[in-house]
Parts: sequence; C-alpha cells; structure tokens
Amino acid sequence: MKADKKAFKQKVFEVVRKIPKGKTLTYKEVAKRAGSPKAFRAVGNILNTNYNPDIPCHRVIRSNGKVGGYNRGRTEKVRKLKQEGVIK
DNA sequence: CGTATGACGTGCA
DNA sequence: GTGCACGCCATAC
Repeated sequence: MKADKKAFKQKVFEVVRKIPKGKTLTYKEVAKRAGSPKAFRAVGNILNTNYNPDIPCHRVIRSNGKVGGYNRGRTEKVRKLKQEGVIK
C-alpha cells in the first residue's frame, strides 16, 4: 500500500466535504476531482466502507441522475436531498 | 500478498 | 427507451 493511494481516499472525502448545500456531484465528478476520473467505482467503495459523518455523501449521486445508494438504505439520502430541493 | 467485492459508467443489442 | 454485460479503480479481508 502506498500513501498515494491513501491520498486518493483523503481527496475524495475532501471533495465531498466541500459540496455546498443544495448542490450535488456525481461519482464521476468526485473521482475526477480526486485525481482519478475512472475511479468513480472506488469512490463509492470508499464512502461505503469508510462512511464519515462529516462527509455529506448523500450529495453524491450517479451520472444517470439517480440517487444511487447510501448506508444500506438510501431512505435518509433521498430524504435529505428532498429537503434541500435537489430532487424533484 | 492475493482474492473478492462494490454507493458505477458506458457500450451494444 | 430499456436491458444485459463488461470494464475499471481502490478497499477490506
């Protein structure tokens, strides 16, 4: 394991943490900002295994416009997005 | 260290 | 427009 790989994870958290309220980013966008535009898969994995309470991962959605998933049940995710007006 | 899994994306039928 | 299959990266066990 190299620190570079760990940096990617840290970057993902940082990027997601910078997402303003009422705004959403796609996994691809986050992965691109993290330094690997093709690691959108790993991004979801990182959030899934290392879900941090300070990270609004609920603002990260799929490129299809779908919410995607969340912590085992996306009810809270959709709920928050709805409250922020991100979802119709 | 190697294998398997996964909150995804894109292409083709 | 919808469905199926493959490919990709990083993490965790």
